Parts: sequence; C-alpha cells; structure tokens
Amino acid sequence: MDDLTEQVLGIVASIPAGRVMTYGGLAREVDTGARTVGRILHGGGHDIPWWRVVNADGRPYSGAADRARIKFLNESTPLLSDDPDVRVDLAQARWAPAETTASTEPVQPQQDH
DNA sequence: TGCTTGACTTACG
DNA sequence: CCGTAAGCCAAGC
Repeated sequence: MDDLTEQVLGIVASIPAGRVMTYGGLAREVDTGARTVGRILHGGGHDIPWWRVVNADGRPYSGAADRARIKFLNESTPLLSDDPDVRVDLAQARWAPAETTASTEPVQPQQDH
C-alpha cells in the first residue's frame, strides 16, 4: 500500500456520517491530482465509505448513484431533492479534516460556481 | 519508453 | 445549465 493510498483512505475513513468531501478537496489535502483520488477509491476496496466522496457537482460515482442515494438517505446527508439525480448539498455537507477540532465555527457559504 | 485512459477540476462561451 | 477545452496525475498496455 502506497503512502498516498494510505493518506487518502485515512481521510475518507475520517469523514463523519452525513458529510461529504470532493475529489478535488481530497486531492489538495494529499497534494495530488483529483483523478488519482478517484483511482484510489476505485481500487481501495469496498470497505470504505466511498459514497462520502463526490465530485465538484456534488454527485457520487455515477455507476453506483443508486447505492449512494440509499446511503445518503440513511445518514441524513443534505441533498438537493430538486434534481432528478442524486446530488449532495455541498454548501452544508462539505467537510474538511481540520474541521474536527474547530466545530464552533459556522460553515462558510459556497458560491454557485 | 511512450501513448492511452479515467470514480476529476476549472475556465470560457 | 450545457458543451468544449486545457490541465492534472497515476496506472495499464
């Protein structure tokens, strides 16, 4: 197991239920490319909360969106129910590792791209 | 060694 | 909101 894989999987495993993280955000944390993060999740095994990692649009892995939707509903993850496809409300669900220590700070709003 | 591929992102029209 | 383009990084062939 590479150090990079170990870091990524470690961070993914640290994401609390009801929260998600983007590929790009993870990539910035481990200082690598966003595509690399996706590759690690694909080959990192299914014993990880892969549904808590979504792309910049707030969508999970397209090939398992159904399974991800179940998980989101089960974990009460903030979703944008307005859209036909499963989509996470990143403005509320976005999470970062450093946020664990400073939980008193309010979440910062995200502009609409 | 070199080219293709992909569970991605950001920017521009 | 949608399509296009360029940048990105590791794995596979």
